[in-house]
Amino acid sequence: MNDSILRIKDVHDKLFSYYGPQDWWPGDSDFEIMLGAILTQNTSWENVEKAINNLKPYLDPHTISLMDDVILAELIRPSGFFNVKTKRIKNFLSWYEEKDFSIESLKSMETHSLRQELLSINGIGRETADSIILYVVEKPIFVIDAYTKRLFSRLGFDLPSDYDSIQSLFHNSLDFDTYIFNEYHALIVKHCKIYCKSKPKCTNCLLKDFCNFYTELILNINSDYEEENQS
DNA sequence: CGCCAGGGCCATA
DNA sequence: TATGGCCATGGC
Repeated sequence: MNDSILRIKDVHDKLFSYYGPQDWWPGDSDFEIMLGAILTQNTSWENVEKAINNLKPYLDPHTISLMDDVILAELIRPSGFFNVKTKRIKNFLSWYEEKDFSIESLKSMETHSLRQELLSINGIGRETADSIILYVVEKPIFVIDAYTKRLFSRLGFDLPSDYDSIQSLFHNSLDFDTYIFNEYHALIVKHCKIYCKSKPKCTNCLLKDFCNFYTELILNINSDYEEENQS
């Protein structure tokens, strides 16, 4: 697709005018957002919310970092993968403690080195690191998730296989702006939860008229129809 | 019942 | 570099 640079922005504009501003990430505090970013790894947000609710009385970094692993695992059980996530949260917190549990110290870092440090933590991958950088540290970086890959693949983009290359596509197609990146990612999540699900609901999708997936779907339905009428 | 969810690590080739 | 197994709950 040779005009993908323009179309990434077009998709944003259509989603934004359709859904309006999302004012996201679902979380009541910076620390809650950090935990949510880890807890939501390959997990539905509904299950993450149950875990967050269990954590509500303990939602500060110092308390959680001192909490026994078995206790923490039990509290976050509803989010799934609770043993690995317990380790990941603890790994993250031992790094965060070196930063004095201070958001400001994260904000004072240069984005690239902050990202490198986050990625060096066992259990923090690209999406989790970028979610923290965008939604907590509030630096411009585009979050690529399963929704993003699915939506744009279906639309007809021939996406690169690796995360950073996909991210570059978005960085090169949009104003390099925290608010835009924040809203756009939230809009993609919103749209994919309603329409571009694993089993898509294309009928009322605002993007169907220029969606490759929908176009092929219709072609297949028509060819099936013709096959049925041949006999 | 089976499928899926806002990943990431590790072993293997 | 890239593919597969693994981690696990809860909603539909």
